[in-house]
Amino acid sequence: MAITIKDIARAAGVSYSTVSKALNDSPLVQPKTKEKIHQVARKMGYEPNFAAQQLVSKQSKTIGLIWPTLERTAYSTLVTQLNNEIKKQGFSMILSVNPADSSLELFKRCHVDGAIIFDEGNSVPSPITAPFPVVSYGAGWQDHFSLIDVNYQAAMFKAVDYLQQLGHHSITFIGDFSPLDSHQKEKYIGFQQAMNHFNLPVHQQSFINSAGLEWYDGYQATKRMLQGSSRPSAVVGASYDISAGVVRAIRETNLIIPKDISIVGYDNIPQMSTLEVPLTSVGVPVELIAEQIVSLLFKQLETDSAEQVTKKLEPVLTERNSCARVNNP
Amino acid sequence: MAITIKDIARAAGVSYSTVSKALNDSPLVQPKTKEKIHQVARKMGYEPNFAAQQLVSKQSKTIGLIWPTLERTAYSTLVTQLNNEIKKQGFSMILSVNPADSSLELFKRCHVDGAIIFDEGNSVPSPITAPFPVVSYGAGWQDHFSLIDVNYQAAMFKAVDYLQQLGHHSITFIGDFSPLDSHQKEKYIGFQQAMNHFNLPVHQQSFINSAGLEWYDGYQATKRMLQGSSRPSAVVGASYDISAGVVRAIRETNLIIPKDISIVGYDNIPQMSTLEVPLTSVGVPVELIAEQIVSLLFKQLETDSAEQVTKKLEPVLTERNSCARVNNP
DNA sequence: TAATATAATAACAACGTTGTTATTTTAAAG
DNA sequence: CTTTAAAATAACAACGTTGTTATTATATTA
Repeated sequence: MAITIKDIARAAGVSYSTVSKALNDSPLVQPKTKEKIHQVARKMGYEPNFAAQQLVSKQSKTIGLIWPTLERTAYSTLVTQLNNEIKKQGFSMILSVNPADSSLELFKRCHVDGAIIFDEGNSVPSPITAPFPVVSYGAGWQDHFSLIDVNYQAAMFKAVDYLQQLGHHSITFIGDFSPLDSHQKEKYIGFQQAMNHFNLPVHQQSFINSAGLEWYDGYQATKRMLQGSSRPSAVVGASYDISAGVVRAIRETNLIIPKDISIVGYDNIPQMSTLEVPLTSVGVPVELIAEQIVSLLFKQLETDSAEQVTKKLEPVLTERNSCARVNNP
Repeated sequence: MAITIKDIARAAGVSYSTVSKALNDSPLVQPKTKEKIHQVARKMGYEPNFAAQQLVSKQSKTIGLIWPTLERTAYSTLVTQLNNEIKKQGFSMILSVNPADSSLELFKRCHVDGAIIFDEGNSVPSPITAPFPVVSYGAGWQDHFSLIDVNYQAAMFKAVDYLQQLGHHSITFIGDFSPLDSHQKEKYIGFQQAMNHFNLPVHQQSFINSAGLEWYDGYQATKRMLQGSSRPSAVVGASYDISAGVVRAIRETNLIIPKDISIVGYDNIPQMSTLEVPLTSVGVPVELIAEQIVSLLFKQLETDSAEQVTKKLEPVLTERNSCARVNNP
């Protein structure tokens, strides 16, 4: 049986309510007694009973994270960041890999103070609610929860803008054209609009469908592109994995990045620097995403507002070593 | 404020203790009243307070999983399986991505009934304990917790045995030779012993160091191998990712699997079937690993024994479509 | 030295459950 | 109709905390 404050009270010769106050550093108890109680508690190896604290305080100091698509490894950095960010607030994070509805059920029972959802939500038809604030990342739950989103179109605009400033005219977009993926679609549209805006030539070969998000998909798409008649001077990769494939395919063809061809990737994650060629990329830095998600969640937690906020984050371009100025005019 | 059994009692015109019994399907309450109480509870949207239940029952019906190395994606299938297996027992799983010691701290506060650790544990010097049973997967915590391990040597033996039965003599092992990775080392040794056992020729080129666990590592290692003078008739890949790289490198060289070259991969995970070529592989099926971890944990939970058990699982070979009989004698 | 203010501690209710014990209601038997 | 047994329900303590209120000990003032 675990040690309780009553055990400590008995051992220290005081009442258990005094022990409670002492351990919570209340000013209502004499420094001397406080010190003694702390000592006894430490010696007896006291661990507060979380269930009891929760029952009376109605707070668990825990945030639940719902991540049913474990396989999407792109999120793993974000998860780690979120964990840190939540820890900073003195809270703990627990993770559930179940679908949103049953995860929320679990979290209700665990009495988390708030939750974060990664799930795209396309699979759940019935409206679900939670008795605590929920922030979702990515689209899908707009009707139910607050949302942190990314301005993908702006991201592609920045990529194209940057490349045209370096003198590039012939730019190819490599991404997954699956109609189900709204993020990919937005990137596609953003690229197209940017090309039009800068009066850059757009034709069939300006868009290459990787037909998948894994890096072998980007790899194969790039091989196909390089076998074609005309080679662009720059490529925009629509995700980290796809861009990694692009890099490998290009290097295997004995072309040099960025001398022969420039690349801008999407996703502003640290891994971009550890590719064979550190990749210049656009995207919202994960630290920022994590910080925004957590701060929105805690704001809702403090103000106790059930209001549903949507916030679109602006991407930034991070220069690394994969783009060069085009010399021939 | 959430609905409690007292609210239900008032609404149904009975005492709250009767409500408690009715909701727990106790035989001490009349079926008729039971039915009525259930109806009222449902209508009022009652959700039991977990903290209160926990406080009195001393059970949380929750298992904690510690997985600090989120980046190791090979575990993700296992995590999903564990989740299912735990759900089957009527328990829930929560996940922590913090290091083992602070995760256990969190789990103590959440009052989980048991925990599973993936962490290799090479980073934690101080002995740590937990007030609940803990099962670890992979090596490292032998001194503290029960362990589910895999007989990697037997796995390699089975791979070689299978290939030699098909008539292969020239077999190459591709894996990571990092001295830090005890699993990889065991596979290496197992392969070597098996080759000796069957009197198969072993030379320098029989072992190729991928110097990494990602599939590009296996890819490059294979390319190097294929550029060499003599080509083996079969390859053993030391992990899923490495084997995936092997497959891609071989196919790009316009060799046909398994006509020109046979492959056996390590890791018996479903993804093996979805590679370009469904890969014959050795390893303990993830479902079995998950089942073993969970059943060991629950056995300890039931018997309340702090005894530290170690169990080594025997791998099996699953035939798919990557191996062929060698015709020339 | 008694009256009063203040600091320190103790006592106790509450949180929402479960399990045990006490009471009431109902049915069966004489 | 009582008396007795059984079934159904109600009452209540307990779980380990926290916060509020009541009590005691100590210091201050007249």
